[in-house]
Amino acid sequence: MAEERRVVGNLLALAVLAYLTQGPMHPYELGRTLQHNGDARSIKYRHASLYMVVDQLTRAGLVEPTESVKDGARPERTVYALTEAGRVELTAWLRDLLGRPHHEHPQFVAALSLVAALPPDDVVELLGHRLDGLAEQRSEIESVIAQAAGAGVPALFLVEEEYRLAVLDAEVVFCRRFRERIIDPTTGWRAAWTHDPATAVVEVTR
Amino acid sequence: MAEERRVVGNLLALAVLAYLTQGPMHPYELGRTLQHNGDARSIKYRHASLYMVVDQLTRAGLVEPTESVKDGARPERTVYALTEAGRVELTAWLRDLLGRPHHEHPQFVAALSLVAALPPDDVVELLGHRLDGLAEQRSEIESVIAQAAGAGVPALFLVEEEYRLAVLDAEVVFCRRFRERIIDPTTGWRAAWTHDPATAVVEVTR
DNA sequence: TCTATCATGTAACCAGTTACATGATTTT
DNA sequence: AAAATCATGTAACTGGTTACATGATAGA
Repeated sequence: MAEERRVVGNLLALAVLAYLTQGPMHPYELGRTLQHNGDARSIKYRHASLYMVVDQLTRAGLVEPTESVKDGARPERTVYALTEAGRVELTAWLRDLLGRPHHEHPQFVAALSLVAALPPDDVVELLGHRLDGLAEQRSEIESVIAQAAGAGVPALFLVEEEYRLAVLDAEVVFCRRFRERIIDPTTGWRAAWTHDPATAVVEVTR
Repeated sequence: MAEERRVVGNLLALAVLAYLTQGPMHPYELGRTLQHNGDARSIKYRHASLYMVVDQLTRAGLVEPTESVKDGARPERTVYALTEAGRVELTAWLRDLLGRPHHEHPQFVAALSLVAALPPDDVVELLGHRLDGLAEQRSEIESVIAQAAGAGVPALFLVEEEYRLAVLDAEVVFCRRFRERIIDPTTGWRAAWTHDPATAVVEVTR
C-alpha cells in the first residue's frame, strides 16, 4: 500500500492533469489559469517548467497532443488532452496525497535542528522578528480569503488557505513558547547552550 | 533586507557548515554524524549529495580541504575545515531562516487546492485515513523524544521535534473540521462540489 | 512610429539523484 | 574461505531553473 513512485513527480503535473479534466488546453493557457486562479500560491510554478512537465506527461502517456491551433497571427500552439491513463493517475495521485501524510523537510525545521549554533540572545531576538513576519503573512492570507469570498468563490476552493492559517497559528504558538523557554532560567535551556565547543551544535550521543 | 540568494542553497550545506564549527571532518564522517545524531530527520540526506555539497562549498570558499589522511588500510580521505567566510555564511543563513518565515510548497497544500477533483465522499474517507496516519506519526515522534531524553539529550536539541508535534496537531484539528464541514449539509460545501464539468476543479473567476 | 509588454517557446546550464565500483571488515 | 556488509567515493543521468529569442499587440 505504500511508496508508489509517481511516473511524473512534479506537482505542477498534478495541476495540469486536474485542469485538463475541464477540456484540452495548450501550455500557456494552463500557466495562465494557474496564476489567475491562485493555485500558483500552492504549487511552485515556473513558466519553463510547465513545458517540461507537459513533455514528461506526454512521454508517460498521461496526456496527448491533439491539434495545433493557429489563432490569428500568433505562433502556433499545441493543445493537449487528458488520456484515460491520465485520469486514472490524477485520482490515484490525489488520493495518495490526501489519504496519508508524507514526510517533508521544511526549512524552518532544518534551522531549528541547528539552532544551538547561534547565541541564545540572538535567537530570542530573531524569534521576535519571525513572529512579526508571521503576523504579516497571516493578514495577507486573510485578505486573499476575503477578496475571493467577496468575488463569490465558494469556501471549498479556499480550503488550502484555511490550512495555511491553521499551521501558521500553530507556529506562532510554538515560537512564543520557545522564546519563553529560552528566557526562563528554570528550564535549563540556557545551560544547554554553553558555547563549549566540545558539546555545542552536535549532540553526538543522540 | 530581503531575498539574499545563498551561494549554496542546499540545506545539507547548512548542516555541514554547522558541524564543521566543531573541527575539521571528512565527508563520510559528516554523513555519519548527520544520521547518528538524528538531523537526517530534518534535512534530506542522500549520501552522494554530500560530496556534491562539499564540493560546492569548496568552490564558494566557505570550506577548504586541509589534509588527506590515510587511516589504516582505508582509502584516503580528504578532511575539510570551515573558513572564516564559511562561519559568516553559517550565521547569516541561520539567522535568515529563523528570523523570518519563507514561503514553501508542501504537498498537502497542493492536494487541497485541487481537492474538488475527487468526489466528496471519497475525500471524507481519505481524511479519515490521513488522521490515522497522523496519529501514527505523532507516536513515532513522541518515542523519538522519549528515547533521546532518556539518553540525556537536553531538550534544546529536540526542539525541532516539538515543532513537528505542534504542526501535526494543528493538521489534525484542520482535518477533523474539514471532514465535518463536508458532511454538514448547512455549509453548502457539498453544493459547491457539483460535478458539473463547467465549474469543477477550476474556479476561474478567482 | 517607437517602446514596452504580452505571448510563446527553446536552449544551456547546474543541482541532485540513482546506480556503479572497489577495497576492508565482519559473519558464517 | 565465502558471503555479506561497511566504508568511501565516482560517474552518468535527469529534472528544473535561468536566461535567451522572437513575433504581436498596445500605449505614448
